[in-house]
Amino acid sequence: MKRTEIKEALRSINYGSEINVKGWVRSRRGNKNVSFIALNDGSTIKNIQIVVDLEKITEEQLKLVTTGACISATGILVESMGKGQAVEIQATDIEVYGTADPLTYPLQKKGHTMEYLREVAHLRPRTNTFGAILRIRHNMAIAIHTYFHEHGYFYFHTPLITASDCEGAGQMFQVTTKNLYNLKKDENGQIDYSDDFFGKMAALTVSGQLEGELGAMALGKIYTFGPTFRAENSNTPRHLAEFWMIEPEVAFIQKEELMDLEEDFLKYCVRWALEKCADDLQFLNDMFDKTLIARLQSVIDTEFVRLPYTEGINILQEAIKNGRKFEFPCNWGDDLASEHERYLVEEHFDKPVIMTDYPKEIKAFYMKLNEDNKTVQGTDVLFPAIGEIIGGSVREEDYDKLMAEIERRQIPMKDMWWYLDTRRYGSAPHAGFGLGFERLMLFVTGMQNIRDVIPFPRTPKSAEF
RNA sequence: GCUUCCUUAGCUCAGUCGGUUAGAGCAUCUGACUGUUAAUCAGGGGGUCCUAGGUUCAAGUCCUAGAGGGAGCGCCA
Repeated sequence: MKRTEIKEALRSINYGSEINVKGWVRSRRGNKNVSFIALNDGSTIKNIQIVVDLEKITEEQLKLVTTGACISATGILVESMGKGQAVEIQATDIEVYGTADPLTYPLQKKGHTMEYLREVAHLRPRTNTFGAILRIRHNMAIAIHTYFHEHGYFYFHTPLITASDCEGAGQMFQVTTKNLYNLKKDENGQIDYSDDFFGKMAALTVSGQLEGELGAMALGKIYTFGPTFRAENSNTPRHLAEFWMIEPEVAFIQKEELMDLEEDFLKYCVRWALEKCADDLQFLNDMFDKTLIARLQSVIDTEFVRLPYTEGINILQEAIKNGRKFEFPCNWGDDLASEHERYLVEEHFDKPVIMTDYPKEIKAFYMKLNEDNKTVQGTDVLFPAIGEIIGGSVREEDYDKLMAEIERRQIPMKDMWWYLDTRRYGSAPHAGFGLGFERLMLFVTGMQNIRDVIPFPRTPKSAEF
C-alpha cells in the first residue's frame, strides 16, 4: 500500500479510508485495552496518533514499538475521539522496521539539554527541536536561492580550495597531500611545496568574495552560497570552523543600493520563514523563546537604521558622558566591541542598524575609500542578540587606489594578479556583502548557540560525526 | 587564545561544617487502569561521584595537575 506522508494524512478528510504511514515512534502510552502511538516522519513537526486495539494487535508485537523505533502502520483514517488532534489512525496492521532498545536509545520522551543533544548529534535530528530547525534551515536556503533568482542574480560557484593567502579573513586550513612526517624543506628551512598536489601552498577558502567579484564583472549580478572554513580558535556561541556563507556581488551599484539590497534580502528571508515555517516557528516560540515570532515580525515591519560610524561613536560617547559604563573604550578609530554594538542595536535604537563608513584602518583593503581619505564604504548590518549578521562594502574599483592600499598594508599579492585584472580591464563600480548562513539561522530560530543550527557542527577540538 | 563556571544514576539536578549504607524528579522495567495527549497510580532495578595524585583517623565535599563541556571576551560571518 502506498505510503502517505504524515503532513498529508493530518490534512486529509477522507474519513473511513485505508491509509499507511511510516515513521519513528515518539511515544507510546495506554492500557490493557488500547494503546496510543505518537508517530513522526519528519514531514511536519506534528505527530499522527495511531490507535491500537489490543484485541487486534498482539501485545507481543506492540512490545517492540518503543520510543525511537521505526514502524509502518496501516489502518483506517478516522476523526479523533479524543481531544488534541483532529484525525487519527485506527490500526489494522503494524510492521516494525527497526527496533530501538529502550535501555540504550539515547533520546527520551522528556527534557534534553542542547549540550547533551550535541553529544548525540547523529540522532538529534529526530527530536522535535532539531526537526523544526532543520526544516527551517532548508527553507532559508530555498528562500535565498529564490530571492536572488527572482532578482536576476546568477548562482556562481567559487572554489573551496584556494592558493591565495591574502583574503585576510582569518586563519586557513591547509590542504596538502604531502607526507607530514617527512617534509621536504629548502635551504632556508621553508617547506617546499613545488611537489605538493597544486605545486604551491593551498588552503580551504575563507571567502568566495574575490572570485565572486570576477563573476560580477561578467554576469552583472551573482551570488555564492557554499561552505566556508576558518581555522580561528574561536570559542563562542556564534562561530564555527565550517559554516555556510552567502555572498552576492553586484556591478553598477553604490552604497545606498547596497544597503537597500541588504535590508530587502534579510526581510525577504524572515518573511519567508514566517509564511512557510509557521508550525516549526510556533514550536520554537512555545518551547524556547516566547518573543521569537514577535521579534521576527518586528524586523520585517521596521526600517533599519542607517548609521555612519562617526555618528555611532558620537552616540556612544554621549552615553558614556551620561554615565553608561563600557568595558572597552570607544574613541574614533577604534573597532566597536560587542558591548558597543549591542548598546546601539538593543538599547539606543532597539532595531537593526546598518553601520557605514568605517575608518579604513579597521576594515579590509578592498573597500572603497571615501573622499575624506579616512573612511571606507563598509555597510555592516547589526542585529539584536546576534551582532554582525552581514559584512558588506562598496569595493574600491580604482586600480591605483587599490594598489596603493595593498602596498601600504604589505599584502602579498603575487598570486593575486587575476584579482587585480578586474581593475585593469573594464573595471566597474560594484559592491557586495557576506552573510553567515548560520547567523541568519540563529536569528530566525531564536537558538542561542550556532552549534545547534547546523546538523554537524565543527568547532575547535570537535569534529565528531 | 584570555577569563570564569560546571562535571554525582540513562537524562536533569540536590548533596549542609569533611563523618554511618550517596538522594530526588523524569526515563527504564514490573503491575494496575476502557480514549491517552511529555497519561496517571503503585513497586523494583540502576552509581568508576570526570581522571590522576595529595591532605586527613575519615574526601562526592578540601588542595594540585589534567580531560571534557558551557558562558563572557578577543578574532569574525
